[in-house]
Amino acid sequence: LPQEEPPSCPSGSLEQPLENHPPPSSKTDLKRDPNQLCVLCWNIDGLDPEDVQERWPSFLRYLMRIRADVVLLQELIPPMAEGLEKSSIMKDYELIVGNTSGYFTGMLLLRSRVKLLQSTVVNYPTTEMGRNLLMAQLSFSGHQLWVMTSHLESCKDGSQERMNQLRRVWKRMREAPDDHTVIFGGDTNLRDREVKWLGGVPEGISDVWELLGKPEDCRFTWDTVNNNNNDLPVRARLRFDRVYVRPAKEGSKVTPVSMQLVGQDRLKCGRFTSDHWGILCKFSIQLQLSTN
Amino acid sequence: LPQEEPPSCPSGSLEQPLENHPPPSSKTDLKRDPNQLCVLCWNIDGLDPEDVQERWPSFLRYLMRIRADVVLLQELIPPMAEGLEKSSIMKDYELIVGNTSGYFTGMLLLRSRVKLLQSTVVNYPTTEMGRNLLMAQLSFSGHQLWVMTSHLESCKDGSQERMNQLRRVWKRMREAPDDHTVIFGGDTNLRDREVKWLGGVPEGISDVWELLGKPEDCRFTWDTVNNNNNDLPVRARLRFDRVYVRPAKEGSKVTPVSMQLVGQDRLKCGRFTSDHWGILCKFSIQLQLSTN
DNA sequence: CCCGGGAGG
DNA sequence: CCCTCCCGG
Repeated sequence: LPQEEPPSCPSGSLEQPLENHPPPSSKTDLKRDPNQLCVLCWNIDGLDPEDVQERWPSFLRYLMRIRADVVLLQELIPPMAEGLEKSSIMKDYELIVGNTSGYFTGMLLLRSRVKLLQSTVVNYPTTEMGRNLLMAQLSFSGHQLWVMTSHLESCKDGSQERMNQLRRVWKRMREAPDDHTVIFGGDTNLRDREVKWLGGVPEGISDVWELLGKPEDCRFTWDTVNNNNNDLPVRARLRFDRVYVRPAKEGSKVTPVSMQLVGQDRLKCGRFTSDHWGILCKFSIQLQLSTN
Repeated sequence: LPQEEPPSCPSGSLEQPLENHPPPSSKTDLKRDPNQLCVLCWNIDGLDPEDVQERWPSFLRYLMRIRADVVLLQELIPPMAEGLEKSSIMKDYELIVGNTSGYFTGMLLLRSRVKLLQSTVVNYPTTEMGRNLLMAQLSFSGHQLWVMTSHLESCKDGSQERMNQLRRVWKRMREAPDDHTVIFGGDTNLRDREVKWLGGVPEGISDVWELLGKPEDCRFTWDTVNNNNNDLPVRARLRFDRVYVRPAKEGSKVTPVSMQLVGQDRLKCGRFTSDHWGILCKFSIQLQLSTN
């Protein structure tokens, strides 16, 4: 029996036990609020080969239950991309990936709600870990979106490179057309001091977790106090996974509505789906009345 | 017998063996070129307690022979500051220090040539190593100077903090009054990539070693190929110690004339005065004809 | 006071 | 994929 009440995008929260609740489907998609965009961002730790026989089906169940409009993934590996392509998920989702070998990012886009117009992969010129920025231009309920994901340079030693990559992400967000809402979600590996060193989040871009009042219950997305996947003998809690939004200057008005962590169901193996919690983030996107 | 012909400021280079050459003194100071400013910058490694009985007298001999107008020191420790205060050096020099405990920077100012008007210590707010910036406003042959020294955050891991400190140094140099020549010399611990990351040396400030055409013979001020003080089993050569100049915009015209390394005499103990070479830098400072 | 890697908490 | 220490090169 599930120990966790999984959130889902259609209903917001489930009132009934999982097994009695009709799962969301392509039929119910059409009834969903056209102005609520649901984004899931998750590093699913494809580099950890342990317990994949439990962790991977668990991940697919999360995807199906949550049924986000946009899923931003990090640390996919080729067998996972293939597994997604073969799974029933693909009846409803389109997959794009940032690479095809090693480990890489990807996006799942709910076909019934989101239309992919173009995608772009921008390599970081000085990454030593093969990292890049995956961007997709989407149409959603008449709104123009750019969504982006990345897995920024890892580890303490990657600090300088990571900051350079973050600068590039912010630059891309700022450069998007004025009529586009821009949402970035990814595993940033950021330490707070690094954002401080960069002079803070730039004007025009907001950290969604901060916008929502810095809720403690979704602060730490990588948390060895509560997540034993890495089997670390120490308590380390960091906010590695972050969502940034740059509102459109014309056309649409975006408002973050909620953020919650997912993946906190402990599996039978005693571990979790990933060493990162996923971030489920809901946005209200409304037609912006012209100020002209 | 000395293996090295020590440079000195009065004569520029000695033509005779050391023992036959009359040492510079307060009497000869008055005969020195009033428009040539001689600056010695040296991390004298007070943290290394080995062989101090040889290294310290050697350092004092260098000071006496060179007789620089301004000596910028890093890694002084309290016994050294006390030793200087008690030594005959103090008949001719004034000492100011950046701190009194731990290890710290200091300046020796040749009384007969340089007049100290004020000194300031600016702490780096986020240093984890107690580092600061020591600044002195001087009058020299009718020229107005600000001279500065610092020992920027050490080690590879101090990269970000070191860059922040360097930014502060450059800012202070840029902010000095237009009629002042500004000279910074210190142990910057810089890697070239860090200056590159900062966008290079800012407009209006020059790296004196670069101005002089990047002479190879004074590139590496910290050099385990030739200096065995640290007993490192590997070859590492870095340009940690740097001199920056910001010319006055009015009043005086400063031109770097020469740079050479000092401290390369091996002592009887088989080691050197410091694990850093010192930088002896000569500047020509001329009355600037007004452009008004 | 170099660098990288590995162990241990 | 935390951090610090230690070691060898």
